Amino acid sequence: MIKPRSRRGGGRPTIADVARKAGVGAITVSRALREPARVSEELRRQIQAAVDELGYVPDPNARALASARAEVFGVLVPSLTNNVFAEVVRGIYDSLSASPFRIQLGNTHYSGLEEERLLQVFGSQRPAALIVAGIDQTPTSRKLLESAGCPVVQVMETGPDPVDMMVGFSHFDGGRTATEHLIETGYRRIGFIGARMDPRSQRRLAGYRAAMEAAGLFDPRLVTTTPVLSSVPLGREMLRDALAKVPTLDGVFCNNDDIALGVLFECHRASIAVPKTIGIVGFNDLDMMQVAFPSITSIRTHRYEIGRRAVAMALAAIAGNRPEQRIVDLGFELKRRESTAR
Amino acid sequence: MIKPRSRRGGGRPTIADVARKAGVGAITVSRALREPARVSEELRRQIQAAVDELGYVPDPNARALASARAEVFGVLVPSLTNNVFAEVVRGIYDSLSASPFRIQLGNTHYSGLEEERLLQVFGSQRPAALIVAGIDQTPTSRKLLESAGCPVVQVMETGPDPVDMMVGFSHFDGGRTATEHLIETGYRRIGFIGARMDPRSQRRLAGYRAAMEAAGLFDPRLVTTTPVLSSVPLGREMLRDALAKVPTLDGVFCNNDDIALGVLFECHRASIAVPKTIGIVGFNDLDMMQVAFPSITSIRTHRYEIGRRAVAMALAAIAGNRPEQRIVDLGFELKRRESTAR
DNA sequence: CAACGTCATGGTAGCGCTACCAATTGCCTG
DNA sequence: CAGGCAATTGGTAGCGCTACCATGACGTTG
Repeated sequence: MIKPRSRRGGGRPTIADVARKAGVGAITVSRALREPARVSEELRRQIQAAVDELGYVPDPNARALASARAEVFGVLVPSLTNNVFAEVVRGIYDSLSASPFRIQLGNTHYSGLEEERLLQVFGSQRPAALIVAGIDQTPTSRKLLESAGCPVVQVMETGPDPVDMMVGFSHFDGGRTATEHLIETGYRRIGFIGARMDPRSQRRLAGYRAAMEAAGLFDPRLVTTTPVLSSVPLGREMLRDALAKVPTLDGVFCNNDDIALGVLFECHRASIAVPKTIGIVGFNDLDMMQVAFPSITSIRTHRYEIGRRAVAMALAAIAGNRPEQRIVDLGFELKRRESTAR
Repeated sequence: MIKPRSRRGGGRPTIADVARKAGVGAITVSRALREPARVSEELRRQIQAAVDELGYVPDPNARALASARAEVFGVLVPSLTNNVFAEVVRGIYDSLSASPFRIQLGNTHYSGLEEERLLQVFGSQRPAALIVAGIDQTPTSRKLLESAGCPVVQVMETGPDPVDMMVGFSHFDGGRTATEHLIETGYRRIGFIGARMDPRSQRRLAGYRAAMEAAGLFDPRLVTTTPVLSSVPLGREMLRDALAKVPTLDGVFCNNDDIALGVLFECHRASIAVPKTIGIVGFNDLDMMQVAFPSITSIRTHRYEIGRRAVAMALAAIAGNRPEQRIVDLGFELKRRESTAR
């Protein structure tokens, strides 16, 4: 009356089946799969044969339960559709595809509360590492990260006080560099147009302001922002708003490339000459910036590389050799193009 | 000498701790959390209090192991950065955020082999449902899907032979509609420009060809394709190639909006009048199409909705009431804009 | 009022795997 | 040649949870 197999599991082969077929103990199969070096050549071969024949695939849930560690990277980003994060995520995926680690991707929608909730969920799985976007976690989130018991990498930005590790660049410097470029090129009434205004955009704005004040050009009416999610159509509207406030506007530093593209299209529509009448600078340097007409000056950021480095650092930490450099600044580059070439 | 707790787990509260504190059996705690209706009001309250006090969070790995089902949706897409899939994924995430289900997102890089590998990995977790992009799975992948023992939804396209369920639209019809629109507007030497040429692009091309042949306008030299990943810069190059082959080209149906935008920019650069000299139609209708200058005609597809519907169908199937309609065609809309208004 | 369902609760036995601790063997050292 | 050590293998006992079955306390019914 005993039906040991078939009772619950879908009748899939287990490690015990493999062990029986190979004539070894279950633990040896486990070792052969995870630390081949510790099993003799011969047994390894037998076990591999049994695995192949049965089509055995280890159950990650059982594995996680027994070892109190899931082979999962938790990744938290504020948006899935924003090209910027998509690139970071792609870097993460590509770096992890050859490893045994799976990826658990969470979308916080730029909400601290949602981030806390997801951190709670992710933490309950005992992930191997956590990668989170930004450095402005709520106190609760920070606590959750600190007590996660795994490497943590904050990405996109650098800052003074990492939970564990950081890979990014200075958005403040990026904003300042973009603005200084406009000033140096001869623009004077330079506006800031920013949507979404998350912490990174705030810092870009701060960089803009610093540059403008240093040049004695700052005027609060030059700043146009909205909490609305950034998009190309929004860029168009915002340029209209900005021009309505300051008709003498002769340059704009845009929060990001979507906005910059919208601004460019609106200039075309309103027959405003770019770069002659208005100069435009974007942020992130999506690949369309270089083929736009005119091509758009932008701050190139290394998003894919941020993803790769974050994984590399986490992997190193998991392997036991934490990188000596806990904060990695990947910088950015000003790409001068036609939109500011006058 | 017995240290039952603290031995392995990080000392987190378990269901047994909650049960002890609430003065009930562990199984009752389990039930209170999963099927509250089956536990009396009073015990439910006591248990909730204990849960809150201890900060208990169920271990999803243990849960998955014991119940032979993980609360995970496996999602397989060919690209993470392509806006089209990002929207579908966003729809999936938004629909699932209020549920207990986690999401396991895989990137197949348009590779059948990679899809098989990921399906193997995902399957080993016994997911609650699988959502995969496309209908052209390899025989191996199809077998894996069929034997996954969970609801499966194929998204993006509709076709005659679903593994289980399908949500999408006809890319062939989309391609034909776009091309017919150009023909009706009076364009004659209409090119097809397509990058990446995955199965969906192939079907759009087939739709283009059908429309052109029906009008007696088809000419193989009008078709320009490449296996390279689609991008805006690539659109620019491909228009150049197309014009080099057929200088009399007077219209283009583009594989997707990135290409269309690149084509538009190249027209500006080469001083080709749009829509007068060349008409342009894109595919997907990203939001920038309506603000481009001139605005670009495109085939609007319901990507976010595809994600939502896929989840809704999977959830229904999990709950035991499979939708009577296994194939859902969400259609598309031709958005006529300035780029074909002559 | 005996027989029977229903509801609420609990005990037991795993799910499939790995941490921990032997046990065995062969070889090296003094 | 005793003692020690590394290399290889295995047994046992869980990891934290839930499926399954059992138990008792209530009605409900004929």
